[in-house]
Amino acid sequence: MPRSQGSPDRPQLSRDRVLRAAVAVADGGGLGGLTIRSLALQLDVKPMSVYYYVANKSEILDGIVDLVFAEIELPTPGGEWRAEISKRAHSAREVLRRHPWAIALMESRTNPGPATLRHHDAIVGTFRLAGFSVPLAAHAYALLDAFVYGFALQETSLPFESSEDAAEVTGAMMEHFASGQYPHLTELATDHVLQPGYAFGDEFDFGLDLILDGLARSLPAS
Amino acid sequence: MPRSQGSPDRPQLSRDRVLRAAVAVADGGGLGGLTIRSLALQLDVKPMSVYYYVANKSEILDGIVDLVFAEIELPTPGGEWRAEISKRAHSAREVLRRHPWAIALMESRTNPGPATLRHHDAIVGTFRLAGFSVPLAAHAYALLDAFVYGFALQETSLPFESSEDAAEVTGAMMEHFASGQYPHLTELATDHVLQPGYAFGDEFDFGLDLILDGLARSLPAS
DNA sequence: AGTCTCACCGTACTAAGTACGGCGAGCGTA
DNA sequence: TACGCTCGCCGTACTTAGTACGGTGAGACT
Repeated sequence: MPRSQGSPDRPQLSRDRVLRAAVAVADGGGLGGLTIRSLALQLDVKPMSVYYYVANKSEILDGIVDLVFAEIELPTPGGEWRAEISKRAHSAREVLRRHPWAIALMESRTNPGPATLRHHDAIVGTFRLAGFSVPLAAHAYALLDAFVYGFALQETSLPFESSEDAAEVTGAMMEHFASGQYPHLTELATDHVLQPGYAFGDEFDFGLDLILDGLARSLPAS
Repeated sequence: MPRSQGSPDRPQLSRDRVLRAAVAVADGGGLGGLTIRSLALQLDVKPMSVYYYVANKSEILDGIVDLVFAEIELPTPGGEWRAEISKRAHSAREVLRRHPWAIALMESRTNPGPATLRHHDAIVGTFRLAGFSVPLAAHAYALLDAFVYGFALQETSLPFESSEDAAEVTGAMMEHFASGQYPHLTELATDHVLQPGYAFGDEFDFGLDLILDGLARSLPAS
């Protein structure tokens, strides 16, 4: 049998277990809640044990970003491009909603892992095989990802999801609105966002469709 | 004369001076370089003096986000909407390039200051006065800001700006490319991004125009 | 039996946020 | 002039977090 340390009924540590635990901690307590000590607690080991599998915290951050990318459904190059791109856009948005802390990380981390590279390759490939020229694929790719990440960014910075949640939160802002200094914002809030049935997430499809329409139009007629 | 403490030739501290110094420190050393101690050093006072003007570090972060928003040129509601929106989009991108750390902050901070609210009000107002319905203004606003923030996010996470810079950086990635695992990414890099004259920033206008075209089309004919 | 290595940990140093209580300078009042 | 108040700034010290450095016991190999 292998060396298999791992005290009573705790599986042996591994880089993978460390990273998965880090994702779990971040999901639960945000990036701020992810410390070496909280991570060790989650893994049921002592803090310094973590350093046997990763060099430092930065490596953990790089690692969990790549884990998140791996969760996003890839488009299939060669398939119907609109459907494929739309599928992965929705998947990306969903994943980023599950791991909101990941958005902020992508900003500072400039150390793409394999899943990240695979991801980008599939997207560019989907555009190219659909007849996009190289420059047009670059345009499309930049635009699409700007939208997806930007939307996710807005979504997590919004302190509410539905009109009911919104009602709660806007209480504090109401004094501002009442001052009459922000008439258009007030109108938007009271006549639209605070109406029953409003969900910010619904704005996603409007934007995505508009972008896909625009891209389709910029393709030379097939 | 006023109490005017402020030791030899150092102007008196103030909340405003604290926040402006914080922006300067963040510009120079990123968010990570902004500590109470580095801030105090910049202000030529001792760390605890800062706490006479702000309650805690979180308040500093909220404050500098609002300072950044204040730098963005506002659109003028009632003007030609395409020109106005385009102007502020370019201004926002430029400001976020000057203060890249601000993007990450907007994610975690949910405490809008006056400049932030004024900003949003002007944008919604510009759409409304141009004939956009309330729901359409909401769509347009969400889409546009997703694009602007998302683009800025990509731009700062890119470790290069021009094709020359790119050549430097991709050295480390070249081994990945050489493996043949990422053919489309390799094509994009070698045939386009690494060509002289390429600048990622140029993708901005393509995306912005596509979005504005789409929005114009969704407006009922005037 | 002796040695090696793996997996994990104890101790301790450093950086950073910040609670708490000074403390001098100048002003108000008498 | 004397007393005391408040303003603006600071010294000390506690806490949390990253992590360098050097163990240390358990099994494997010789």
